[in-house]
Amino acid sequence: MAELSGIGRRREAARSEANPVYLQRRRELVEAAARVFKAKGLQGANLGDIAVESGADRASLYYYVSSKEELFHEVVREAAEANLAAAQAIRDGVGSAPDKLRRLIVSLMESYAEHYPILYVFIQENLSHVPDSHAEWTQDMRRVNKDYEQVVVDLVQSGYDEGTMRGDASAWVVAYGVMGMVGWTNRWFNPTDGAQTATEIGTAFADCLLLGLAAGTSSTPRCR
Amino acid sequence: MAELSGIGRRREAARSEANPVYLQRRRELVEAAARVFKAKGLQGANLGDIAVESGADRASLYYYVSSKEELFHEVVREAAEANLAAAQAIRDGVGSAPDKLRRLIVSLMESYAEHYPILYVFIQENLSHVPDSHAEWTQDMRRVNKDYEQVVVDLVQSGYDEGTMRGDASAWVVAYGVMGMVGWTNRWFNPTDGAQTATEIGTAFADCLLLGLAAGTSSTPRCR
DNA sequence: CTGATCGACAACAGACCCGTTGACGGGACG
DNA sequence: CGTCCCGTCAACGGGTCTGTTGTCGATCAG
Repeated sequence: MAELSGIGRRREAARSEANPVYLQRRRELVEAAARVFKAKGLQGANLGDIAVESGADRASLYYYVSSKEELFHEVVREAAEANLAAAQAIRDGVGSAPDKLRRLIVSLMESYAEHYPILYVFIQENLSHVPDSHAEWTQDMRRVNKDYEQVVVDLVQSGYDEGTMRGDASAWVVAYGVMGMVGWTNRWFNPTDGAQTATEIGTAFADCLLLGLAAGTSSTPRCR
Repeated sequence: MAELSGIGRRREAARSEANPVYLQRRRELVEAAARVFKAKGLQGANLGDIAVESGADRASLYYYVSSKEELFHEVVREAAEANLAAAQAIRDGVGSAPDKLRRLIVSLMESYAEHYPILYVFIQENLSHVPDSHAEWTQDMRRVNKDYEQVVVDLVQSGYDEGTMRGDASAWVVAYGVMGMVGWTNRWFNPTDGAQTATEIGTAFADCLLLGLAAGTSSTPRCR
């Protein structure tokens, strides 16, 4: 960490002067890496794969990034934090709890699609499996995860408190159920194949959760 | 594959004579491996970890199993197939669709707890990430996955057909939502910590899905 | 034309892990 | 006591991946 190797020095120099074409190329590499991480997972992907996907030589990658982890962190961090902020904005905004929960679900699905596959890379990589070697990043991301869970728990709890949501289950069991339903889409949803849009899926999930699947229990039937 | 090395021959011999203590030790190794796979994932776990967890020397493992993959396959296959069979039995049994769906969810959660962490190892390992190197096992497990999905889709569809379930969403979107809700528990549910039982969680999920979270839409309020 | 810098590539060293080997200790059995 | 055999262990060869090195065209400035 103290002394830099030759290529490391050149990388530092290029990065510090903020050359736009350098940053552009770097951006492309990050996006290629995101595709590979999505397809193979963090552990399964190696820099050779990413080099092929991006069309560069493996060694050339080191001119832009210092390691596979740096690539991964770059892929994930920005998306994860933006995602958390969006969720917190919905929680802290106006509306009833069920309404907020619906908006959260739909907007989350839409984010998945818009930034595909970056957010899915984050979800897919179970943080409890990553070794704590890079403590800072890992801690930050765990915090993001925890804060995100808190948003959903808060939403459900406020529904209970307001009387706009019912149920015997503790708020966090429900919250984890909601997150599971949405997060699980990383296994099957691909916004580019056009079968269903993210909005449709999010709406369907929100309907299930809020209105229920069982027929004959609702005073406001949903089928048109 | 054709010729066996020394240790391979001895392994074959020991296995063929069905020595109970040999099989018992082997069973212990498989269980230790399951814990390691749960904690680190298939790619993240190495035989050194499993050796430590089981208290044996790494090389000794090869007296019982021929490779990490064999261990993994052994951990997963039986549990996955039993799980599928249980789901199919519920689908093909008697009852209304919502009732069957509730039973499926609860029994699935209970299976997770009873065979913890083996079934979670299977869920956790996203089959789309495993290289197709071991084609037969991979294909079999993909088929199990697919059949399992089919069970849930069938259940939802039959609810639509019977008129006992309502909703605008296609059956498979709902089915994937249900599977996500339940499957996601692999990230947070640990039956040994005693905070919530599998049955409680399964019941809570079924209530959410069937009755809905939104208050004031039901003619049969659920809160006691 | 000359020299400097930038991006790319072939090749290497080190680390890690897998699967195997040959041999050792310690019971079972004659 | 001798000898077999089972489970274990230290050590090795081979493979893969990582991060680095030195170098080589291309481009641009003077």
